[in-house]
Amino acid sequence: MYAFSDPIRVEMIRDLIENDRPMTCGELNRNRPKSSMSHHFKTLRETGVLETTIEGKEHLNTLRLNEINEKFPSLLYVLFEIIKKNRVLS
Amino acid sequence: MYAFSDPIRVEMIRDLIENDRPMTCGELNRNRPKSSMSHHFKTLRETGVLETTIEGKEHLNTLRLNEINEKFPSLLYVLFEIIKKNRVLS
DNA sequence: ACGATAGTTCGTATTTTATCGAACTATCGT
DNA sequence: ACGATAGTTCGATAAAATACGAACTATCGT
Repeated sequence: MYAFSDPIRVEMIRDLIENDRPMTCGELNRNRPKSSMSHHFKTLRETGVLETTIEGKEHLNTLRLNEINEKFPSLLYVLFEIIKKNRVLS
Repeated sequence: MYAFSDPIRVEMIRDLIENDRPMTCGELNRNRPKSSMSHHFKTLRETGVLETTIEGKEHLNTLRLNEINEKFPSLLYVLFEIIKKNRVLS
């Protein structure tokens, strides 16, 4: 839950849901220094929201849909519905 | 979302969902000083999660189900399902 | 009117998060 | 081998949230 309490992280998750594909850290960047973004990636990884695989010099980030759905059934579906309506989460 | 990121607040919300009735601040108390609890009540009110009506010398707290469902469709339902399974949220 | 009870508000201390520059690792293309 | 690119880690600082005692408001019962 705490992972979803920061506006930047929610935007990152939104991008991942909307694009529905693994995305690099650069793609998910939010006009902030790399070290700041990296902190959020770390948080999302540690809370089990993201999975990161290294592909050459890029890091591909994927939402861990199955794991999240197991822990929080349909939470992501709910978030997706909310996001579609362009509502602000945090 | 931020309202759900504190473990104490999640417990309070869980109690309200499980009991399904207005509850006083005293009933929702978590072995913490009144001033600490009052802070959490304020947060929950300001984020629109709770509604408080004064009934004599007690304050009755109610979950704003309709408003929450309007903003976050079925989020509470999802939370309820999670809570029923005794999973930890935060 | 008084004491007890239910909560809030205020001010401050503590803890937790976030921010970000600088130095670092690793990979790619040439 | 070298420079550029993609990210991470570290360390320090700033910002935000939590914690809580003390003083306060309001209501209740006697």
